[in-house]
Formats: sequence, C-alpha cells, structure tokens
Amino acid sequence: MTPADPATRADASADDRALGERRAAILEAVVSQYIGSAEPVGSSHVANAPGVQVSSATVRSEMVALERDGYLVQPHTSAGRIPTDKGYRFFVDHLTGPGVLGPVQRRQVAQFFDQVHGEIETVLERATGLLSELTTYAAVVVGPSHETATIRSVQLVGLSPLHALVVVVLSDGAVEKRTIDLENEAAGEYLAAAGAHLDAHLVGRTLKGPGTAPPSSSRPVDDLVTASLGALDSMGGDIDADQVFVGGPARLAESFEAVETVRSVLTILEQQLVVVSLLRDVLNRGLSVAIGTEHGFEPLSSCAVVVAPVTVDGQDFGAVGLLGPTRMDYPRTMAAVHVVGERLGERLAGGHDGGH
Amino acid sequence: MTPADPATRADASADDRALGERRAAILEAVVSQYIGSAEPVGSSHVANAPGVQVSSATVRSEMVALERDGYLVQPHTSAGRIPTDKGYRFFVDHLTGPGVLGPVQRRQVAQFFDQVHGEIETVLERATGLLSELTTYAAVVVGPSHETATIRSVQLVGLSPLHALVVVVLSDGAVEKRTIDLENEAAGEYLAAAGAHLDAHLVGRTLKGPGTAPPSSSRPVDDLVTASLGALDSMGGDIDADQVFVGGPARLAESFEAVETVRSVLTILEQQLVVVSLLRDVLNRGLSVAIGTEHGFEPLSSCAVVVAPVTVDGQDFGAVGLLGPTRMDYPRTMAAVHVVGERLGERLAGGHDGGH
DNA sequence: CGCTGGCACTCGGTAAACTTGAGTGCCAGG
DNA sequence: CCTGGCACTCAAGTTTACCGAGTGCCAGCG
Repeated sequence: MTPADPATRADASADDRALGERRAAILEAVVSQYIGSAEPVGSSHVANAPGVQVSSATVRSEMVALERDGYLVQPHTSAGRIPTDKGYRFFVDHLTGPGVLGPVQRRQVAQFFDQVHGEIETVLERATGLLSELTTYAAVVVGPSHETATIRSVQLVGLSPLHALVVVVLSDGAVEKRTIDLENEAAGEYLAAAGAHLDAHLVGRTLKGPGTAPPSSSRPVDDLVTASLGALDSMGGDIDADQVFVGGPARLAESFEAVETVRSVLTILEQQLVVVSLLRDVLNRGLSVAIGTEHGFEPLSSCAVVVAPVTVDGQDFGAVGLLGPTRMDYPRTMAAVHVVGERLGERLAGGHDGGH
Repeated sequence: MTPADPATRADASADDRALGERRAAILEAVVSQYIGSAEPVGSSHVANAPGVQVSSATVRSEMVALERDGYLVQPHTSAGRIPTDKGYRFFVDHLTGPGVLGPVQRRQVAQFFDQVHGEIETVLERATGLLSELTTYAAVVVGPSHETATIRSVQLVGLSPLHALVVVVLSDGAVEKRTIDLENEAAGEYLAAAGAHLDAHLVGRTLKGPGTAPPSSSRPVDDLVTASLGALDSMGGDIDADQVFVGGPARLAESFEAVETVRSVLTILEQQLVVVSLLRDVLNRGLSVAIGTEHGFEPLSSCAVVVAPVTVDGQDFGAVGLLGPTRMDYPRTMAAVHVVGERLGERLAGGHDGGH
C-alpha cells in the first residue's frame, strides 16, 4: 500500500515479503499438497517441504498467522489446514507460474491441431474435448457473436412447391437460414428474382439493422421480398447469441464429492448465457483465474474458473475456459488453457482448411 | 408358450392370469410404491392397496412366489421387496397404460408448441428442454440424418480476398458450408461463374455420391470447381451423422444416488453416436421402453429408456427419448414422450413458421 | 382349502460408549 | 527465534446394544 519502504525489491518479491518469505513457502506447500490429496494438511507434512525446513512446531505457529490473515482455515480444531479462496489466490498470483505441460499432453495438443479440420464450429467443439481431456475438468469455449458481421449474400432456394429457404451468408463465414412459406405454387418462379433483388440491396448491411424494404419490381417478387425480410428480421435474435461449446461435463461428477454440487454446476453449464457472461466478466476484469466467490456466481462458489482469451490476428475472437473445483491443479490447468487458447487463435488465423 | 389352454381369454388377460390376478395386483402395488418412495416395499404396505385387500401374511406368501419367478428381489433378508427389471417390464406391459398428463403439464406442452418457432434444429433443441422439464429426467431428441437428401443449390460466396465459402442447400432444408482457400486474389472474380457451374451440374444429386467433376469452361473457374468439389466431398462425413440434442443432463444428478453412476451415464450422453444407436435399436425392436439390461448397454444397466418415434407425413423422421432410473415413473414418462413425439411430428409437418 | 393372526427370527440402521491418532497450542530451554 | 516436549482436542473408526420393519412358518378359523 505504501511502497515508500526502501527495502522493497521487485514487485512480486515485495508481495512475497508482505507475507513473509517462509510463510509463503508454507502456504505453497499447503496448497500443493491439498490439491494433490484433497485432505487437510498438517504441520508435520509441511515441515520437510523444500523451502521450509523448519520444525513442525514452527510451521504451526506460522500457520496460526496464515489462518489469522485469512489464507488458511481449519475444518475443525485438531485438523490440518485447508487453503481459503484467498490462499489459492495468493498461490496463483505469486507462488506459481502457468506451469508447463507434460510431454504426453504436449503431444496430445500437437496431434489435435495436426488432425483437426473442418469449419470453425467443429474446431471449437472439438477443442472443448481436448481441453477437458488435458485437464480432467469441464471445458468451455466461447466463439464470437456475429453481431457486427455484415451480409455477404442472400439467396432464396425452393424446397417444395410451398416452401423456400432464405440463406444468408455473413462476412465472418457464418450462415443463417429460415424457412418461409410461399403464397402459392406459382411463387416459386420468382424465387431467383427475389433472391437477386434482396442480395443486391442487402449485401454490406448488418443483420441487426432494421430490415429496410428496398424498392420493388413486380408484385409476386415483392411478396417474396417482404416474407424474406421478415425471416431476416428473426435472425437478428439468434445472431447476437454467442456460440458456446461445453466439453466433458461428465468430469464434473469426478471433481466434486457432493451430488448436490454436481447438479447445480451442471445446471449452470446448461445456461449458455450465464456461462458466456461469466467468462467475459472474468476476462474483462483482466483476470485469468477466478476462484470461489470471486466471480460472484453463488452456485459456483466451490468452483474455480480459468480463462484465456482467443485472439485472431489481434482481434478479440472469444475465450477458452475451464471449470473445476477450487482445489484444482492451477499450474497445469493454466498451462493447458493458455496453450490451447493461443494455438486456437493461430489455427483460426491460418489456413481454414489445414491441408491434412 | 402353449396357448392351447381352453381357459385362455383375451391375450393381455391371459398374461395377467399367467401370473395370477392377485399377484399382478401385488406386483403393481410394489412397483408403484417403490417408484414413489425409492424404498423397499414391505408386505403390510401392500395389503391395503386397492385390488389386493388381503392380509399381509397372504401378501407375503405371494411375494415369495413373485420372487421365485424373478419379478421381485429382497436387498437382504428382513427387508421389503424391490422390483427387478422383469418386474418393471411386466408392470409396463400389462399393468399400466401410457398414463395421462396432468393439467399443468398439458398446458406446458400446449404453450410450448404455441410459442416455439424458428428452424427445425431450434425446435428439436428446445423440445429436449420441454421433455426434461415435464419428466424431471434427461431427454434426447434425434433428428434425421441428411443422408438421402439431394442438393438443391450450390453457391460460392467470397469472404475475403483469399477465402470463399461453399454453401450447399439440401432438399430437406439443411445447409452445409465449407471454407476454401483461393489461389490468388484474381480468383474472386470467377466465384459467381464457378458457383453457377456447380449448381447447374450438382442439383438433384446426393452429397454422398462421389464428387463427379463436370466439364469445364475456363481455367480459373475450373480451379474453383475442383476446390469446391473437394469441400463437397468432405461434407459427406458430417452429413450422415444424425442430429442429436440432449436436454437436462443435470437432472441425472437428481435421479441417481451414486456419483459413479451419474458420471458414467453422463459420459454415455456425451457420445452422441452411442445415444443414437441406442434409441434406434430400441425402436427397431418395436419397443417403446427398454429397462435396465434390455438394451444391452452395460453402463446404462441402472437406467430405463423410453422412446417414441417421430413421423412427419408418415415418413420416419427421428425419435424422442428419455433416460431415467429404472425406477422411473413409467406412466407419466411414457405419456410425456408420446405426446411430445406426436406433436413434434405434427408441428414439423405443418407450417414451418408458426404465425407468431 | 385358502386365508388369517400369531409368533419367533433376521438383520440393517441408529445410537451410545469407547478408542485411536493426527494434529494443535503452548511453553520452557537451547 | 527455533525446537522438542507435553497436554489437549476432536473427527473418525470400532464395538456393543437396541430397535423395529419385515420375513417365514404354522396352527386354527371360516
């Protein structure tokens, strides 16, 4: 708070010292061990940890301080300590980097990006599978909304004597469609003309813009145009919904003890809107990790979220995220999320159809 | 097996009598109560059930017979009885009809089909939500594969100087797309020509047919055509994957006690291919309910599946299904599945864009 | 002859009493 | 300031006892 202290070294180091170098080491040991074992960690288990090397009694007295300052808690007297959200936060911020992937996982990632092909949606979808496999937690990938995309093409295709399809291609490669009913069988003849008419007047506009009716040429064409504009209008809603992909929800059942928790977290994941705003929110606050109550979603208070942005050619594209228990393996998870987010960005910038 | 017995009456009744009328009533009572309470049912709880009205001692001796014949089991001596899969099967086949929806649920269904609009995919997706809400179990809806659909239109749309999109509209209203790379910026000028060329030669064909190269007109057009045909080819794979929608997976966490079960069932649901073949398989065997091990999927042995076909204008369209514990409320579930399956068929046959 | 009430028996589940041991806080001495 | 020692605490496991829902069996009744 008052960095006028002349003894202050580098920022990070200063933070470490704000907690006491040894205390930090003890906190790290507790967090690491708890992540591994999921059981309260006692002083004697920490005493021999690298960077500590003091007696358990000393550890104990330090732990009292850590508890007083809110980094640790005891489930009950005469039990070991468990990190609090604050404890995890300090661990993530000061005690560990993003970590490095193991060779197996490196290979998994490499192989994935070698093999994957197809449209963006497919890639994103599969990426969630990759991420959840790498981390054993549930993965979320959010693609961009098509809000700002402009219309590249409008086409009318007849499906049956009385039905036609309005197909719109957007500048970002998305395709939207709507079925429209035809007044009568004769209308089919005018589909091409109406399509061309729409195309001529709408290309370059955005889908959100009110479906301004362009001038007309003939009566039946006009009818088709009107119907199509209605369809176009109804696309507006779908279009600003971001694309969300969830992978490995089953992993949640492994991550949590309580069935109740599993249920509530699964319920959240079903509400894509919530998921999107959660990730966006965390990213906007400049975070890559949100622990416990930090993200403000009550039902997810026993979860941690790890997020990384995906940028394509410097443009904000979307985000990849991971949902696990607060006692997740942060280094590994952060590594996985960052790597996948980055490579996903590269992949989407490069060839759209990787030459097999 | 040998229906030569002169005393045999109508078929169903014969089946009942094969078990003994009273025994059937007792079995029904046990199943009903167990569905409600999830606890083993004792003889005294059955004694007063309508259609039984005998002393608990009598019920006990009947229960012994039911257990001998494999309809019931005891978790342990001195406990009540639980239905076996065979017991549920008998219950479903002979002791209960599809049941009737409650007024609230009727209204829910009516309201849903009033409000729902948009493309087929959207409707199917939302239908899973409806079903899972009606039943409190997980719902699955399988749409048709586009295998047999023919091409209605092919179009090339430029996205950027070096990328274009191949957009294919199929006769069933599905739209597929693929991004292709352009050799050089000049190629963009020929997109329209190449698109028209492709359209002219491919309309009416199926996507699965090998992308036969039609004759050519100019060199750059030819290049585009070749690239597009490659893209078309790669669509073949996606096209015969059925569309699967899953709703309310979180309900599974409520349905089962053991976390392990939840996990394994969720895992199954993630594998869409398995889900599809499961439903198809059950339907093909002419069943509407598969209980426990009847469907042969080991990990789902504690589940029951309720399926109903969806037909549009008499054509096989897909299926709606429901996944719950073997001790599910069969009457209600079957009612819900049937109603939704039926109305879904009507809905898809009728106006594609229900007036508001 | 089949149903019933009565009876002895079984056994899972809960509660109480006890034991165990990991872990703590504190303190005196190096 | 650290350390070893010590008394204390308390969740979890174990043992024991008990309760009661439920069973199987049987003799007697209608």
